[in-house]
Order: sequence, then C-alpha cells, then structure tokens
Amino acid sequence: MNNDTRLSVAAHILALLSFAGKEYRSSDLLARSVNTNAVVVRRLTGQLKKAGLVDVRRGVGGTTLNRKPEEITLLDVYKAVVPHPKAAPFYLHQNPCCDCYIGRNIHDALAAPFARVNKAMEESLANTTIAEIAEFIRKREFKE
Amino acid sequence: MNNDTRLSVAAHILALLSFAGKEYRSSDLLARSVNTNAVVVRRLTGQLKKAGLVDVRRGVGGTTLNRKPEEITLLDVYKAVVPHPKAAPFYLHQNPCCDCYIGRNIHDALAAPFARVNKAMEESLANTTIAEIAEFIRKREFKE
DNA sequence: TCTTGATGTAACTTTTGCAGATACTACAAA
DNA sequence: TTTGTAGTATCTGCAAAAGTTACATCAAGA
Repeated sequence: MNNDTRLSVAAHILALLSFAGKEYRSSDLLARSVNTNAVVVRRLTGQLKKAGLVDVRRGVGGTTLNRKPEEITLLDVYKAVVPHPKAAPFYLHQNPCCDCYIGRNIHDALAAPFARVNKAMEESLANTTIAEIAEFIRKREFKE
Repeated sequence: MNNDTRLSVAAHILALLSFAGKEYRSSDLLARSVNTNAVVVRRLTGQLKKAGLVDVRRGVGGTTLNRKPEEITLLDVYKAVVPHPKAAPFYLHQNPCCDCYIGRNIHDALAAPFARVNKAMEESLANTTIAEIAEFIRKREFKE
C-alpha cells in the first residue's frame, strides 16, 4: 500500500469547513492549513464536489460544506477521494503464471477474502462522521 | 506494479508451498509462478522466515512451510510482509499548519477512527487461512 | 575435495505515481 | 472593468518498490 494521505487531508479540509459554517473558504487558505499546494487542495475539493459533499464557487468563490457535518462519514469521504481501482486495501499481483494451477487460480482464491477485508474497512469508516472529528477538535482546543 | 502486492504475492507463494508438502521449492521456481524476479521472492521468503512461517535452506536448498497451512492466517502473512509504518491503512498527512487549531489537532482527532479501521481490517485478515486459499484452488482445478 | 545449485545480499537501474509548482483560462461579484 | 478565485494542463522532482546484475556464501552429493 502506498502512503495515501488523501483521506487524511480531505478530512482536515472538511473539519475546517465545518467550523466555517456557511462561509466559503479559498483553496489557498485551506492549502496553508494543510501545509500543501493550493492545486492539490482544488483537486481534492473538486472530487468532494462531485460527490456532493461540498459546494465550490468559482469567481470570488471558495468552498463550503454542502451537507451537515454529522451527515458526512469518513466512508463518504473515502469513496469521494480515493480513485476506484485503489479503493481496495490490497492489490492482486499482475500476470501470475497461467501454466501452473496456482497462478491460474490465485486471483479468484483471494478475491473473496480481500472483498471481506474491504467491507470490514468500509463499515468501520462509516462509523465516524466529520462532526465527531470537529467535536474532538473543539473540545481539545476550547477546553470545555 | 504500483501499489503494494506483497500480501498477494506472499499468499501465492505460501499456497504453492502448501501443495508441495515437505518438499523445498527454489526461489526461481516460485518467481516463475508469480511472474516476478527471484530476488523479489527471496526478499519475501526472508521476511516469512523471520516470522517463522517458512523454513529456507541455503546450499541446495529452497523454501518449505514451517507451519500447517491451516495455522497461517492472512494476518500472519500481512504482518510478516508489510513493513511496519505501512501496516496501517491510511496515513496522516505530514506537518499540518500548527498556527490553526485544525492543523494542531487533526492528527489526534483522526487517530482513534483510523485505529478502529486498522483493527477491523486485521480482524478480517485473521479470518482467512492459507489452507482455505489452497482448498479453493484445489477444488477449482481438480473439479471435485 | 570439488562441483553444483541454491540462498543472502549489496548495489544499481527502471518504473511509477503523486506532490508540488507554474501558468494560463474561465468565471463571478463588486 | 477590476479583482480574486476555481479549473486545468503540463512540467519537474522525489520517493518507494520492482526488477536486474553480480557475487559471496553455503550445503549436499559425487
């Protein structure tokens, strides 16, 4: 697995937006908070927009939440932001040898277990919302 | 091969070895079955050996299972073969901005949910053994 | 003892996928 | 019309893993 931090960054962005309420935040501001490039942020917000999680305005615009934070789970974010072939936790190796019966069948043999792992992972992701993450931060920061 | 296929390749190797019984198989033969390089195989079998899953002999040697196939779970393989910092499904982005309260706290806020996802994944991996994978292949190939 | 065939491992090259950066267009609001 | 933003194409740089080559090490058998 490569170190994909897109879920982490997207959660950061959405948590920040949840504190902004109905106000729009620019990709530049978001990029500074995440400590990355504005283009990287725009690529992410673009995907979040496609998934209906945020609204992005051009012109003198920015990004705002399009759904209540408690209605956005990490699974929603994950699905929005992780490209599809990568959305499984593990990869099957390419072109195993077809002349031997292991190579011929290993992919099918691993498909079911890998699918179960994927399902377990997704169910777990669905158990956390952006609201909870924001609440954690609020408690930590404003000590109360 | 971009993403990490080590679990997939290692499972392939172990399934093959489970059919070989007590016989030793060379890294060259394994590499041909997996369709990769013998050195890549040796790097993997080296890690599997460290974890006690296989026995590797030098000289006129090779690799054989060191444990019954039904006593090797995908979690054992995963832990043996995936380097530690990578053993979590998702990564936290580096150096979020410490000047804003989101950046200061996002890592701690995500730690618990990510740990839960990791646990769910590991529990799922522990539910499948090499014996089951081998059995799937046996049934498929020898139609019975 | 010598030969053979295997692993262990170091060092290097190749591949690949992002991240990051730059530059430009499209656009909306004041 | 100006200004500040998103959208996007394109390039570079970088890091990790795969793949390759080469060679030392080792064990078994003739």
